[in-house]
Order: sequence, then structure tokens, then C-alpha cells
Amino acid sequence: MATGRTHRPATRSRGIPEATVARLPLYLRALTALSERSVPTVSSEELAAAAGVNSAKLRKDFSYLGSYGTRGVGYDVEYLVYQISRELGLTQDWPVVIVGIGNLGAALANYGGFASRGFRVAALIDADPEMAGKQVAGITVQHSDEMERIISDNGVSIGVITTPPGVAQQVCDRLVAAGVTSILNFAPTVLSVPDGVDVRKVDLSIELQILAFHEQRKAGEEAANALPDGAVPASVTRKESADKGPDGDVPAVMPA
Amino acid sequence: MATGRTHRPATRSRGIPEATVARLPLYLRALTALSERSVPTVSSEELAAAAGVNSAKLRKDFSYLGSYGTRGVGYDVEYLVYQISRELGLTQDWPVVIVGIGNLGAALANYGGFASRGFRVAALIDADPEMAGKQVAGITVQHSDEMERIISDNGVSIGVITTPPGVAQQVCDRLVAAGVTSILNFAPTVLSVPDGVDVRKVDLSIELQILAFHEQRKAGEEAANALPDGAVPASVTRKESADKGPDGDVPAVMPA
DNA sequence: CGATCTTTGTGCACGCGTTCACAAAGACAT
DNA sequence: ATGTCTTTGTGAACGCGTGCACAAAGATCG
Repeated sequence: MATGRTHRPATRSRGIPEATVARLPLYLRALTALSERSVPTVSSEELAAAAGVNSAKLRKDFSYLGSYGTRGVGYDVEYLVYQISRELGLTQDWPVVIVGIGNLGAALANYGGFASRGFRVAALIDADPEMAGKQVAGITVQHSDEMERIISDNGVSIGVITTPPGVAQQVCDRLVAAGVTSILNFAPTVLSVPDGVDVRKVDLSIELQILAFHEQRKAGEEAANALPDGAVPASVTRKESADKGPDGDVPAVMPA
Repeated sequence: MATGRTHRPATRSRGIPEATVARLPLYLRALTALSERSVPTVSSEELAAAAGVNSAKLRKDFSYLGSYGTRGVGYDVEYLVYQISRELGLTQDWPVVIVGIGNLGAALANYGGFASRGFRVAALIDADPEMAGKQVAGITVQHSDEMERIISDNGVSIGVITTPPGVAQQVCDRLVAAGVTSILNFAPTVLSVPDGVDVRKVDLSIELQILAFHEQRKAGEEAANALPDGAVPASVTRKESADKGPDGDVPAVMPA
């Protein structure tokens, strides 16, 4: 209960690396699965495999939380589940509002992963009067006029934006003004927020584009492997462009 | 960010740093917006602001692609749009299959951001016989028995998994066996794939948990300001606005 | 044509995150 | 107790990404 920092070297006291924080939920999920199978303890090697990471990395990550393992044995599953949950702040209830109840907003409202981790959908908000009153995932959608009141009444500090990009910034501003200090943004827009407000973005299109890049690279290497290695395929007469892969300039058609 | 990599590319991604690749879609979006406003050229400073990054970082990123700018002037918007599109492989058509047509799968099928960037939903696949034949986003859902044929017939190399976690690995295995080499995974599971297959994961629950951590930290610091405890006060300026960011694509899914 | 002004491209230093490798710590057997 | 065996926790090295600061390159003007 008291804050997590019981006794920690002052030198490194509060600083859990961001990269570590991002992996804690991963460990937590693996540990929860083990817990459900009533596994009492787990070694860093086993847990790392389950979480899909390197065991040394996992041990170092845990070392930032404290010494919760037992040498020669491993980690106590239940204890670790609790410690990580507490560190992440999941031992408390986090009311969340979702703004923009379209396909994606509805999908999120129905997503079971939220409730199971201490997150509670406090309200669904949409600007369309037609949507207000409708039931989505068992929750009545409310009009955005109510936004400020809802946030205030429920002590909401986390907001999820699933609106069209054009209105995302305005929605963001209203959320922040009403007291929200953490935002999960699904709209493809750059949100600017004051200091002290955290924004995380999830962009479906960008993920696909990154995959496309690697996919193209793979195709390029494949083609290159069919050629005598070393020399650049002479068949490709490229202009000044550095020394790109063997992909030709395909269609030069870009929407203007 | 949501990234899941199983294995390191071993071979350098054509020399372009992974971090740079992840930002290219961001620049592309900003550039596309400028293009639509018929802006002819843009400086690294302006573009960086629009993309929500540091201008030095942007210039360094572009330097990996080649020298596409003009000193004293800036970058030619149209030319840069084309170069980045080509680098990302967006000048070609990428057929994509979505497996698991639940709330999230349907939301993705309706997502406009895909089509606008060279991605085409080639098929929607679901294991439920009840779903087969239904129309989602104007596309007829097909039964998973057809998976292999669909992938083969359409030359699909990118698959999106939006199934329940329990069947994600099996679906993944079938996709890979059928020829898919890039996977975007929305299921909260660690997928194991053979070398040469890229996996990126988007985990909604994890993003919220990371926000909860920072939220709790903020609340803790606030309370700590009244505490005599160790000296950890000034470190509040830590702000890691790593991703103030933006990224997004043009169209959204939401119904207006 | 030369001076000045703007903006790119990049060498360099720094800090974070990852990985290795091993000493320390505890369990367990004798 | 003592020795052996297992596994953690971490010091140290390394590599990647970031940001600074500036020289080089080109535009523009007189």
C-alpha cells in the first residue's frame, strides 16, 4: 500500500527504465497464465521463453523492482504477479472514457482485456446525437456535451480517443481541460498536449507500412540471392540514387 | 509503441535503422497533407514540427534515404512523398487477409487507412460457420477452410490476426505455412514464427497498462511532494515525451 | 561575380538499452 | 557442516539512437 518504494538505493530509486515498464505487462500476462495453472515457481529462463524475451533482460528488468527471486529456485509466481501489478498500478481501479464510438470505439468497448486488468469503461462518448442513448457493449452512449461532467464525476484520468482525425485535437483539449492526464490515441493525428500529460498512440496504418517495408526488403534480397553475389545487378540502371536494393522504380504514379 | 519482434533481421535492413523506418510513415503522412494543400517545398524544421519530431532527427533520417533536399530551400514535397512511398514499398499493391472477424476484425475491415496506402483487404476469414457468407465492410466473410487457397490465389504475404488468443498461434502457423511472411498480431499472445517471418504486435491492454504506470507515478510524486522521504524531488522534469506523437493516417474508420 | 543568408547533411559525443559472463546466494544432498 | 548444484543479480562492454553544432552547398541579392 505504501508506495512501492520501500527501500531502494537512492541512486536509482525511482527510475525504472521506460523499456522495462513496457515489458512488465508482458511478464504479467505470462505469470497470470502460470498462476492459473497453479505453477508455484518459475525460473527466469522459463518465464523469459513464455514472454518471448531474453532471460538476462528479464532478470535485469526484475532487478529494477527489487530482489524478488530466490537463487537456485526462481521466482514465486503469485508474489511476482502481485509485485508487478502493484508497480503498474493495477491494484487500483482505473475508470476510462472512450470518445468516438465508431467501429473501433465499439470494438474497444467490447474488448475484454480492459476489465480483466483493472480498467473499467466509465463511459462511452460520441458527438453524434444519433448515437446518444444507444447501447454499446452494455453501456449507454452519452453525448459529448456531457464529457466534462462525466470525467469530473467519475474521477477519470485516462481517456481513449477513437474519433476521426479532424476532431481528435479538440477532443484531446477538452479531455485535458476536464482533468484527464493520460491519453491513448487511435486517431491518425499528432496531438499536442501540455507538460504532465502522457500520450500514447496506436496507429494501425503505420504498423502495416513497417511490415510492408520489411516485406519489400525480403523480396529484394530474395531476388538478389538469385544473382551472383557481390556485384550490383547491372540490369538495374539507377540514376543518382545511392545504392538501393534491386527493386526497380515501379509505378511512378502518386496521387498529387 | 507496439512492436514485437521474434528475431533480429540479422541482415541490416538495407542499412536503414529500424527507428528511422518506424518514422517514415509519420513523415509520409505529414507530407501527404502538405501535398494536398499544394505546398511545393518544406524545410526540415517545418516538416519536423508537423510530424512531431526533432528537426535534426528528421534530417538524419532522410540522409539514410539519400540527399533529397536542397540547401537553402528545403525538400520538394512531391518528390519526397514519392521517395518515401517507394522506400516503404507503398507504390505496389499489398493484398492483406484479416483472420478473426469479431468486433476488432470488423473495425479493421472498415478502416480507411489501409486502402489509402496501398493495402487492399483481399479477404476476411473466420472460423465460425455462422459468419461465413456475411458481408462486412462490403466484403463477404469466408470460412477458414478456405484460408490456404485464398492466400495462394491472391499472393497474400501479409496477414492480420484478430482472433481470440487461444487460437492465434494455430492461425499464425497456418498463415505462415500458406506463404504469409508478415503478421500483424492483435491477439494478446506471444507468437512464435520461423526465421524470415516478421511479426508486429498491437496490444491494447498493454498500452493502457503503461499509461496506468505513469498515471500512478504522477499521483505518487504529487503525494511525495509533501513527504520528507529521500531526495527525489527535482527529478520530476524527467518527461520522456518520446512519442509526443503523432502518426496517423488520413482517413479514419469512424462514422461521422 | 562576390557577399550574404538560409538550410541541409553529418561528424561527434552522450545516454539508454541490451547482452555477456560471472560471482554471490541459496537449496539440497551427504 | 561441507560440498555441489542451480539460478539469481549485476558489473561491464557494446551497439544503437539521439541531439548538438557546424561546415558545406546552394539560393538570392546587390
